[in-house]
Amino acid sequence: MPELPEVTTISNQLKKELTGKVISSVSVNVGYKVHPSNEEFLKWVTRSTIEDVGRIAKVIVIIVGKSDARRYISIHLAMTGRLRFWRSLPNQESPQTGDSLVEMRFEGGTSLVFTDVRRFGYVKLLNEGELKVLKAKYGPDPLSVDLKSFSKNIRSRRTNIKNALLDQSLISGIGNIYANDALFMAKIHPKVSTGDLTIQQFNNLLSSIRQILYEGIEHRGSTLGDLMYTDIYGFYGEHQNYFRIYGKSFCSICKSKLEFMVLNSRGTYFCPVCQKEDSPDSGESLYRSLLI
DNA sequence: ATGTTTGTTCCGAT
DNA sequence: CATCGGAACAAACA
Repeated sequence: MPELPEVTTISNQLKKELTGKVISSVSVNVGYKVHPSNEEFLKWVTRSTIEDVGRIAKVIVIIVGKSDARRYISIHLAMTGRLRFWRSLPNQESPQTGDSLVEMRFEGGTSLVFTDVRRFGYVKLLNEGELKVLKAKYGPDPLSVDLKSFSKNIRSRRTNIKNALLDQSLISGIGNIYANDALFMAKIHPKVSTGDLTIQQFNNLLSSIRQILYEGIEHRGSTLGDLMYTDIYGFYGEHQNYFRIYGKSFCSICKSKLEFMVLNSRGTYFCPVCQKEDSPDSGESLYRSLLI
């Protein structure tokens, strides 16, 4: 499930637990490959100190330092990636054969284990230049972007609004679940063209996105039916209990039967009554007149 | 057996 | 060139 709220939850917890810790040893599963190579990763990370932990889009970034140099362990959880923090060494399974793909042990006896059943995620060791490249791939963060950049970026792509929200180069961190909920909250039909949205709708949409992401963070993310996502302590998120429309059958506002469609290969829920496909201000050029 | 899933990237078609 | 849809990555589940 990891979208922005889940990644933020994990990143915040890691920052609290790991900052200042020395990595005493590292192991990578024999059947797993990390960038740039397992050898390089082990060589660099072993005996390094964790300086900070942060997030770029949906990527967790652990900053490690060693003799005046610095590297960035970037971790993408994709669909099924997990990070689990242990107070004591997880003894049982050997990282060479178990589910553990990458394991870092810290002085003091704690450890961090990365697992990923479907292996869509990754662990990479980046240098300064590679981190910049990574950062450049992503659009601004929805929690800090201003309305003008948000609308300008979205409008730069001629497609439907839901597809644009999922395009990480335009705005980063929003995934399918939160996109569904944000569009419902802003009463915008997922298929509306980016160019047809008014400045008022962009304003509502950005506010909705922020509110929903903040709620998601407060609830420590969403754990779906597969129980895949947990925080680093193994606790489930709670935000699935607060979904506005994702996975629902009836509109919480007008009680209409919700509709479901596949849009750009992603499951899409919408209320045919609250989210009209026709823009209420269709035909007007308010946005353009304000910009120029 | 087929279709579905929280993400991303790449390719060929348009 | 921009964009789209589908496939791919791989696994569990209904």
